[in-house]
Amino acid sequence: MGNQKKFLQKLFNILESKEHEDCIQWSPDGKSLLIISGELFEEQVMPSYFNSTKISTFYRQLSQYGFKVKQNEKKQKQFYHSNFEQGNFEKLLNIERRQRQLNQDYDSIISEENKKLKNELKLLQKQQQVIQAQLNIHTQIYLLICKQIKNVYDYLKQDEDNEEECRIFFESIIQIFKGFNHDIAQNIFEELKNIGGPLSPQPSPILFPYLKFN
Amino acid sequence: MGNQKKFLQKLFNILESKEHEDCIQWSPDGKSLLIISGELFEEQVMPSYFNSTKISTFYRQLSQYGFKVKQNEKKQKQFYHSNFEQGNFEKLLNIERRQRQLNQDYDSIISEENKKLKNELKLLQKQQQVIQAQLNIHTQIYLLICKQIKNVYDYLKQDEDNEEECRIFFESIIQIFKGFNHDIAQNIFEELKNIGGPLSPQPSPILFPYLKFN
DNA sequence: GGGAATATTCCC
DNA sequence: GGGAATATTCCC
Repeated sequence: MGNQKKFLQKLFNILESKEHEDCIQWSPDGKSLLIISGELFEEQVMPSYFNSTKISTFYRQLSQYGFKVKQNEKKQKQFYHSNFEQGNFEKLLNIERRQRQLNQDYDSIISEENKKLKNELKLLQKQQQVIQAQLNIHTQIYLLICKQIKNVYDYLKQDEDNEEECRIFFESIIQIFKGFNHDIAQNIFEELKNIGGPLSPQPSPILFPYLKFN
Repeated sequence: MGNQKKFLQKLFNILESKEHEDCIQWSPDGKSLLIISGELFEEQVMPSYFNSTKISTFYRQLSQYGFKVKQNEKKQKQFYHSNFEQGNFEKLLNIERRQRQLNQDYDSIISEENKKLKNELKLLQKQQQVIQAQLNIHTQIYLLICKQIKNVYDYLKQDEDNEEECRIFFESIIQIFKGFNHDIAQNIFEELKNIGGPLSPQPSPILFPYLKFN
């Protein structure tokens, strides 16, 4: 079987065999391991069990498997793990080695951010559609208003007796759209020119928000 | 100094020292390394230079540093790398070890996606601001048109002789906004009611896109 | 003590 | 041959 966590098995064997009790052994309650002598451990155990000679490597491994360390009253290092206890080999198999934390975290942070961004994007796109639709409605309305102004005027003009009414209509419209911002509404000015009424006497340009036909 | 790529230096030393030419040596052109005998290499070189005894570990390392392998005409393995050549220690320093590919790639894919999303988002937000500004202008315009209609009517009404003009004005306005969609423009209908002219005789409701004042 | 680079092993 | 897990080393 593809058993790859040899460290834990070696560790367990060292302790259970009691061959190296002068440097490492189970704590009295059997729930942690006690380093009796680091020097002896480096001399006797490290070379035969591991590819390293430094006990720091051993400590690093313990830490990577989630062991916690405490100094006991005799100033000995005492490592413990909830799934690590004397005589219990089965439990040992539950111990997981830590994956490289950083990438893991980084990935999930970025993924998280990605999700948020995608959601924002969707929301914004929906909003945009709504606003755009509103804008389109306004555009339609402008076109309609403009057409209607022309239609009404043309209708009045059909009858030659309506000259006075035409004048009133024209001037009324001018009054209504007087003072509108020029940039926005210069098109209506041209439209009013086209319907042929007398041009407005007042100096301020006649302005109406009107979108150009193509 | 914190030099951590010991593998390359060991490899270079082994070759330059020529101590192990019976199992490993530079190729004649000095641009690649030749495995003369894997067995001898495992026996003589691996134990003293590396923490492993298997030549497969050595090959794995070469591959991780980007070396490519070929079988030469003598069926010997020949490893080469553009920055690896006899006598050139400086070049050696340019060789990079491969990072764990998967995470790296995944990270950069996600990061890339993130950048794109952020750009899209910015663009969309700008667009939205522009559209929103346009929309606001339209709203202002509506309010203005409505005010002006009322103003003109009130102005005409000041003089009691203008009754006829008032009628023409009112009916013209009704004509202009006749047929506008009810949902959009029902407010103008009420506004026209307020200015007190005769109600339009035609059955279709008078409709104008007009936003309510608060 | 643990993050990160490198080395080794295992496996497809 | 190279992906991925594990082990070792280096370093803060």
